[in-house]
Amino acid sequence: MSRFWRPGSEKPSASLVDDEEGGVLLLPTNTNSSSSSGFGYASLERQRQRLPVYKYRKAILYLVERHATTIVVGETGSGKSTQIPQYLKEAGWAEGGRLIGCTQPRRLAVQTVASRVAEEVGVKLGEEVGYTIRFEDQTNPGMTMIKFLTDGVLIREMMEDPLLTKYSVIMIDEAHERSISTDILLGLLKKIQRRRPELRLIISSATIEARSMSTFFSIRRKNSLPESADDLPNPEPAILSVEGRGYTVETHYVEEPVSDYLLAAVSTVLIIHEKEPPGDILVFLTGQDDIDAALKLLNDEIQHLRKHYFDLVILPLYSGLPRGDQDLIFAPTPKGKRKVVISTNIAETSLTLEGVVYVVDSGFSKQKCYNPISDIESLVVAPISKASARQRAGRAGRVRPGKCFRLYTEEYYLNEMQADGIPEMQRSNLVSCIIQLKALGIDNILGFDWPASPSPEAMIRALEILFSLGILDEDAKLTVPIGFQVAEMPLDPMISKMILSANDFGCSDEILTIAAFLSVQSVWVSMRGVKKEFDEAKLRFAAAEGDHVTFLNIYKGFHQSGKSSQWCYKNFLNHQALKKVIEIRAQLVRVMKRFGIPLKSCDRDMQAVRKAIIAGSFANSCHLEEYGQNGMYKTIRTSQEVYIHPSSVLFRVNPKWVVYQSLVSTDKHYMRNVIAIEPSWLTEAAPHFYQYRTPNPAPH
DNA sequence: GTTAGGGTT
Repeated sequence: MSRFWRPGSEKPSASLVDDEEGGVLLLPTNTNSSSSSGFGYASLERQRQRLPVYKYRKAILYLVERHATTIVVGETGSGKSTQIPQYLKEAGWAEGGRLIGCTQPRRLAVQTVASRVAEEVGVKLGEEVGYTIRFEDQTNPGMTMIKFLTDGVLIREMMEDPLLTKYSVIMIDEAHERSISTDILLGLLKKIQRRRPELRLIISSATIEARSMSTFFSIRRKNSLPESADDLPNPEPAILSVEGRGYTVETHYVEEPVSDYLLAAVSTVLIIHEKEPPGDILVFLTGQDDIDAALKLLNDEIQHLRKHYFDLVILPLYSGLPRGDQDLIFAPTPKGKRKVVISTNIAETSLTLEGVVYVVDSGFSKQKCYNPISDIESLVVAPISKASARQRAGRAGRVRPGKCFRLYTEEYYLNEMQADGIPEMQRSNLVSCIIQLKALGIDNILGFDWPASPSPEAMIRALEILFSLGILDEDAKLTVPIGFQVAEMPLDPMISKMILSANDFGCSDEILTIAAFLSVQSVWVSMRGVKKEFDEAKLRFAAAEGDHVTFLNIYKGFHQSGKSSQWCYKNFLNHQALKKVIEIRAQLVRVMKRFGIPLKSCDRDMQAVRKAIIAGSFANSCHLEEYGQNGMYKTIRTSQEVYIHPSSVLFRVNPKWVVYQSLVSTDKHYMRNVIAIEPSWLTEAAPHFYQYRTPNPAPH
């Protein structure tokens, strides 16, 4: 019989290697027992001591002991994410069953940092050192001392345990990125600190924006505590700065502003290749369009130049790229060749490319914008901040000293570029954010102490939408049970509402599948080159009712194929995305079970399915303008001009009345995930909304 | 008449 290394059992020894049954090979990794004078352990320890943060070990522990909040400013490579949690554990912060928590904005970062720390501590991942991300809990209650998790997961944990009583210290990493989740967390943690003054916070940030962070966390104690409370930490935040370990990066600017950053980027790449020693080039552009265009320009140029330019390996990089193409980016550069990666800002924070020595920075990126009056989020090309520019430049100094070529003038950088970007909270629709705060008992949204306050207009718009969905009542409190149930579901509230309404139409089974599809980016593989085949593949699943029903067809096909990746490839479907659909659906089934809502299928009654969809998306109804521009719709609520997105199965079909799931705004407002409806269903689903919103919405 | 910066529950 095989012996597995179970939690709580003895650590495996070398003799536990067992491959009798064809494949269980458990080699001990680095153990921390003193008897193991393993070379691996010693060198790991030496590596830890070489990190810049090591010098500050004592200082950090002292500040955390004495201050409620410690702000650690450190560039990448300082080792703060992996080392500080270990220092805290060594100093006893995890004693007595308490937890040291460390959040990251991204799932991948959580996993990699956690496994690195487990290795350094010399324990099996998931025991003393563990992590939790959505769909994956690698912790062992009672055993785990250091826990890594995404900000989003920590917010969810607060719904069970609002004061986060299990934690003695919480470190918020990458706080400078100011994602919505990070900002919500910062605001909530400040509140928790008032109730739990013994809780320690560490805010880890890459920029000096730390100062505004410090102002945010300083607690003025007007009715100040008596002096005797000196076992409590100082409420005034401490700031500590740790240098990074990156190599120096020489910055070059253009002398005159460039009129076309695409052309400038292409010629800069060619100049670097001609004049600079070996080393890969990373180019930052804004989006897939830009990147494809630059790729083509670069390849055209090379055709006309000398042979020596054939040494360039030019690769695109953006999140929508199929998995196989993304792997090419990480393959080592062939000998005698130079890799050129043309990327969106995915390479700024989410992915790290080894071997980059030269960075070309266009100075632009696509950024989300939100207009609370029209309730439309859009993506616009906008100038980046100084903080982003420095982050981009830093990508050139990971292996050896590098160079960064900025396609803007030094004068512009010094005098016109914003120091920091606008926090995402101030550029987004707040519906999800507000429902999370409500679920945590924060009733006064307008009076909430936000790290960066969103506009009152944006907050009011979100409250209005939640009210019209029946999630909030007239007093802006969560309704029972709908409001509380929606808050518990890990979805866009409109989608949650759709699920809860499905029960009335007897189609919860179908609606759960649709909800899962709506929660992933896109299930199609973007292939611009083979459009004809792609369109044909899509037609195999297309439903006359629209995209939501098409998803049901894809789901059925995927199941019948045995969840085959081959099948996905043949049908231009993203296998990863479909596996995620399955996971999300399973999670939703569990939530429904908890609510006591039965799963029911309506078989082929797609009218029921469409009516359930409308119960969530009735506010997104549109009517085709028959005498207007071809394919132009107008929203019923605001008479906004909108068009069906080319990825929709209803593109060019143009039914008279439609409801959309979301708007994507580029040069036009495009409706994504569209379904054809009868106008009478709208008044049926939301009489309150259509009566007071528009005097005469339906023609009949 | 034709399209997606990056994340997360």
